[in-house]
Amino acid sequence: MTKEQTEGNKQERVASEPTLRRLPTYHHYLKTLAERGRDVVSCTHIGNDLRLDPTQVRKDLAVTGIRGLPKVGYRIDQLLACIEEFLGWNNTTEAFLAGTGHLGQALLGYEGFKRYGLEIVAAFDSDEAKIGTTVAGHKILPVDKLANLARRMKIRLGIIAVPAAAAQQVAEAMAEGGITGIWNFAPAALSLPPAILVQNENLASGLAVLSAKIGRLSGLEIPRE
Amino acid sequence: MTKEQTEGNKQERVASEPTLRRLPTYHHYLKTLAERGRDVVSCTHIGNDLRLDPTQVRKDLAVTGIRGLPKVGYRIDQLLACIEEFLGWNNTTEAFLAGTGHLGQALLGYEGFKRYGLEIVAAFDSDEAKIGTTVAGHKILPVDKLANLARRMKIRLGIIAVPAAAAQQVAEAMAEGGITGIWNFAPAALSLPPAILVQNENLASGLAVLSAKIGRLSGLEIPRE
DNA sequence: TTCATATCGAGAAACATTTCTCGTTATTAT
DNA sequence: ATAATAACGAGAAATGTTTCTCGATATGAA
Repeated sequence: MTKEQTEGNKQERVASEPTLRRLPTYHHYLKTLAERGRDVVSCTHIGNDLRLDPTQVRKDLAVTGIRGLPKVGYRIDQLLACIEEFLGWNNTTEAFLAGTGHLGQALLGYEGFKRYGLEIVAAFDSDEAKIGTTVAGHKILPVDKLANLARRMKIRLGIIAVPAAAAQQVAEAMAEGGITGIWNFAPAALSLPPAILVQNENLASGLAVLSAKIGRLSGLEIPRE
Repeated sequence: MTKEQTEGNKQERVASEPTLRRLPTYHHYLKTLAERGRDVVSCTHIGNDLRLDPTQVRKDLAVTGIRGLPKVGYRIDQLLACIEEFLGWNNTTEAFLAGTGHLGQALLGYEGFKRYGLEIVAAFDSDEAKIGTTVAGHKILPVDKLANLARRMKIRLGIIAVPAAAAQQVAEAMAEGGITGIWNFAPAALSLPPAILVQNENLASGLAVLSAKIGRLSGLEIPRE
């Protein structure tokens, strides 16, 4: 029997980064459809609503292992389950958060993460005044405890929401604590061993894309003279 | 005389989206180099620090119109100026912010935007309790005033930081107010006239990419049996 | 002064992603 | 029961992005 024949065939499919980025968007969109009582949906339909090419939607969804029905589309509940399974949203990952400024608090308070299989289990700060206080149900701990605690709790994911100047130091503490993936919101290039994965989340990037697009439309016509 | 010959030759160069996303990263990196007193830098050097291919760095920087010196590299001050010029960070864009929850407050309080040529000139909320209060020096206004005020102040850019359920409504108010570009932090697909540019900033996307990469490393090996 | 070297710039090649095309299949209407 | 249609799936083509290659040039050493 070949492995493709098994019922729950979880082949190790690989998704490109653009596809990966779109999957959560599909998921959220499908959730709203489901809430409105819809049962099935086609790629054409999704593409219309999300301003995407239907074929691209089909290719994106295919990586999750879903199978659709010709003339009908996909069953929304199945599709949601496949995306969640594929993105690993079923098994929770525990994470540490460093930095409890505005952004850190926004992340701490974001309910959505639970759905995405992410749980922030401890928050750290270097500000004496903040240590010991509670934010969104999390007691804030001193950042110099981070490495030790991460190792003891076997934490794998770290989130950096500190000012740029402090980011490198915090990243090193995380690496020391055995953390293997860092979600970095500080606008700073972290220098770390190559084994540690870094996902940089830079607000300025999105802004740059938008500004460029707006600029191109709203006549940056260069005078010919 | 051909237009290429002019001294300040600002040709309308186009940058791909990946390039646009990297430019702010280079900018920040170069700033820190400049602060440390460095004068020049090569693509090789940048690539090493930022984990990027040197050729890619060269191609990225080329779109800004910078010219380097063989064997030396680029003058950092020139390079910073070129990136700022190219991204339009010299002429300030005024923006409206809708939603003053944690994320909205983080955005309001983010000093960095000034450097990126973005100024949030007014913040809006629908919560009666918040209206009239002041956050980071901004008085919070009722969201039903948004459209009118945007039109009167000729605002072009809107930032949405409201819950997903309210996003569509706010987006429509922005459209009504003549806003042509929307930076959307709500995890919701906005349905708007095609003339309005929408840049979706979805936290879950970055998380999905990171989770997938971590998952691929940390043995999702499928048992052969 | 001449040579070796590091780096730029531009075009070519390789690779990745998106879009197109076509054959197949389930539903609905005749 | 049959035909028309909407939509899937898979492979091909087109497009976009990254990486490679090579000639030119500025610096520093012999």
